[in-house]
Amino acid sequence: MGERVNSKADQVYDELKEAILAGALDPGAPIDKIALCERLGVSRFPVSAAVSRLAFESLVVIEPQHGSFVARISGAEVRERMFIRRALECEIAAEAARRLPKDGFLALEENLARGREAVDAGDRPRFYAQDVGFHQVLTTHLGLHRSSEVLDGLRTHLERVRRMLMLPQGRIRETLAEHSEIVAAIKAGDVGRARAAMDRHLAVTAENFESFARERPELISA
Amino acid sequence: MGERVNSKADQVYDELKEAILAGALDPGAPIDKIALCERLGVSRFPVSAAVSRLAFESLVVIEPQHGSFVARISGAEVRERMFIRRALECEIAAEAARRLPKDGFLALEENLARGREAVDAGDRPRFYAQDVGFHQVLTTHLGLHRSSEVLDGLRTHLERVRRMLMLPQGRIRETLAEHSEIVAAIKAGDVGRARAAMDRHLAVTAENFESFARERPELISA
DNA sequence: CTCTAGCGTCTGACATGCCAGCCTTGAAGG
DNA sequence: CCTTCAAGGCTGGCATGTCAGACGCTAGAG
Repeated sequence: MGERVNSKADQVYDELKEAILAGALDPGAPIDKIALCERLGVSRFPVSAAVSRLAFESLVVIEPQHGSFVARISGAEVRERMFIRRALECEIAAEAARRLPKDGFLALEENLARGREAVDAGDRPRFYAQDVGFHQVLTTHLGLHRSSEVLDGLRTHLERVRRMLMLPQGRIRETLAEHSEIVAAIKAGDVGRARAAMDRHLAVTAENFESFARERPELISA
Repeated sequence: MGERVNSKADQVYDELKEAILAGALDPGAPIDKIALCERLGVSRFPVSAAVSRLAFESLVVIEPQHGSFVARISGAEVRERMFIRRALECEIAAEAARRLPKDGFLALEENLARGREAVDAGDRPRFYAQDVGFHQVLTTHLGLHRSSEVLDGLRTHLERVRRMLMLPQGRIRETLAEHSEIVAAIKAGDVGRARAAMDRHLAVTAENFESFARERPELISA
């Protein structure tokens, strides 16, 4: 969204990242740099820089003197990223119960209201945007910028599976209810309850992935 | 340590990173790329790549068309990185209490023994290496590679302040005792106790930083 | 038919040259 | 003496050319 598009390397980076996240490039697919250069009208330099950065994020794998490839999706890694996210977000929820300022609380309620609108309209993409926003409200209003960075990095990877996941329609209503419970706990200043509510919320996400992995095991590598 | 030194960019990267961590380059100091090129006998390409990667890690700040500078140390960021580390390591300790395999447990006891040797010899650098190794044993034997990556990234930044910190001599014995308590809790398979023990251990680290920040506030920026 | 050796091609790594901004500095004008 | 503005010297961003290594295909030998 608010990414810098000043440099050409950034443009290529955004373009490639979106293509990988959206699944336009299959996991394991080779990345043809020169084709990218021609299609985007830039030289190999910004493309190399962009691919290098994506390799740093583990979204692509560079095999020296051989080729660059879209990273495969490993079930173990997905589980571990969820584990990390859970550990961190639970503590963030606890921290919010301790010291979330008023304007942050208002932003949460605003987010819940917008989420309810999306649910009533059955607008899943819009609800998902609100879902992401819900978690970002916490980090932003707590001033936890580095945590936000870490979570964004995790979300980038989890986003790849989420787009395959396509939650059943009913789930978004329950997700909203889980958000409401988290907000209620934060409002009450109940640290333990906030942490537990966030934990349950993310446990459901993890279960969704597991059931998906059982249904479509061919899409998940070791 | 076990870094790839195949490419020249990696060499420059390691060189610069160590210089920043060791404090050879002061926070805020400009990075003279051409001087680096001459000193290391390489062209600007690998240097730019290395600096770019360091900027991605927030160890340097690149101001386009102006210059590259060593990142300053922000107290708020140090606290937040400790917060993240605490959240993650506590859950790792809990996970270890649940399912750490036998060889991991043996590695922990081996680490404790080596740590005790270092303490008895009053060898702080060696004890610190064991300290780092203690936490790595957990992630390695639990197969938590991504968590290890996140923690390494955090440690990289915390390392900058740790080298200034220079723990008082007595503390390393207490640190060892904290490690022992964590191992005992893991051995007992007591999830809550393991998490609490790790939490106390990292709380002490955080307190050390706070007392240092009070003593030498001029070294820590906002 | 199979295995192996050799060559061609594609890839990433690197060197070099050029360009466009910013920051400084010095000179000119008030 | 202070202010202002323009030019030059920095910087990083980008384009292009070259090199070396890895894979794959093919041809030849067994």
